[in-house]
Amino acid sequence: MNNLPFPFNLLPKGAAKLKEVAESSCLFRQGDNPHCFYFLEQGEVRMTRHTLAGEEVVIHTAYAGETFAEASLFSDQYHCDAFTKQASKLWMIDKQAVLVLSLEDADFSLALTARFARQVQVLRRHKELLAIRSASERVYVALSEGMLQTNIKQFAASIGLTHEVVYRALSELVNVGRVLKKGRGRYVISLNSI
Amino acid sequence: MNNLPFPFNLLPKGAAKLKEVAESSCLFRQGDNPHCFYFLEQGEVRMTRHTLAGEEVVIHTAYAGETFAEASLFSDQYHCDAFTKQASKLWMIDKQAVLVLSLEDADFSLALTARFARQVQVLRRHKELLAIRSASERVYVALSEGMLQTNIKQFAASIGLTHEVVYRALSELVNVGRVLKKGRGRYVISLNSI
DNA sequence: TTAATAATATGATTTAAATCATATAGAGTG
DNA sequence: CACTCTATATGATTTAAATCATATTATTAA
Repeated sequence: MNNLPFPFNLLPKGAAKLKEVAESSCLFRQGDNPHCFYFLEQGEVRMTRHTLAGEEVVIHTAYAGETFAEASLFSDQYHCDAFTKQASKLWMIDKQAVLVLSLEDADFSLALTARFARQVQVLRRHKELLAIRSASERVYVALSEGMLQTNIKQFAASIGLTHEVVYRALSELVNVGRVLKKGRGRYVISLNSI
Repeated sequence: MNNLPFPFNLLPKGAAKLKEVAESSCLFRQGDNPHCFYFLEQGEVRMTRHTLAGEEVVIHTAYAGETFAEASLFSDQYHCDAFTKQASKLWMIDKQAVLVLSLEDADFSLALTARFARQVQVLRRHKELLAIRSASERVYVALSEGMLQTNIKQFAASIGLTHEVVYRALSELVNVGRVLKKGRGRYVISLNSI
């Protein structure tokens, strides 16, 4: 039907609608009745909540290729506000359609469960990564988990470090032989370090 | 049937078995064929993986009250090693029983999905919390999210800071009126700070 | 082809969290 | 009650990441 990630691509035609919005558009607000969750094809979406004292707290930032607000499937209100940080292209996935197919099709339901279970696994691993205090060690582990996909600046941001620190950590890791420099901005774990 | 968290308490009698193990016991190893996942009633379990270069990396630490290794439901091998860090009391939840009930009972299946979806939500929020660099701000947000449950030391550990820094951050937050000290080790968000 | 731009990279300095040290208050125990 | 142990709390010092600055290289745009 479309290029939604599995198993959402199994949904009936019409269950997902494309939406293109400018920067700083509101997608939903805390308390709104949720009729859909989202797949972000392009752009960036920031979700925030307000504390008791009224301060705004970012609780999640979604990047291209991610689904978000899935918990709204099981809730009668959104628990946060969502605004685009960049102009974005999104698929609105109809909540009711997902729930209906889940009840009708046990395989779909199980695939959905598997998707969330794997996400839990990835997030736990990432949390543990962020708990590593030493920049060098964090960079090394992130590298060994294949997180250097696009470029160093993005890599640095994804592991909660500044790019300068990451560059330095990489060059230190290269010096001690734990990492190999394959080229400008290209680094891999050194297997000779064993 | 038992005190497993919903929806695992709906499983048929015998689907979960209690296991009590000493510190440093191995629960499973990477590559083992998984026949169960776990609910940790007491103790602490550390999951690790080995990098290509052979180094051990902690990918998750489970504490009392948590389930872990759920992704093994959808995998034919464990993807990590699991060892107890403390003597532990665990429920081994039979994987097959969960899958069977999921296929038989759509409500159970959806409840399972909901459980994972909510966990994803919590983990994302926690990840965003850990991304807050300023100790004061991190402590403030964590406090406003109700994460100070037991004591300051545990609270500090759960938000990736040393307890000294947290004590200092709290006293500073009290000074500027954003937090109220209700007693020794008892702090709450100040609603007058608005 | 050249100019503009962004990523890579490293040096110098600042800053804030970690660490080490020490004191005090409760909680629990014999 | 005295004693131990742990959490709370704060002071002093160290350390490492952030920040600021500045090249250099590669990519993109004119």
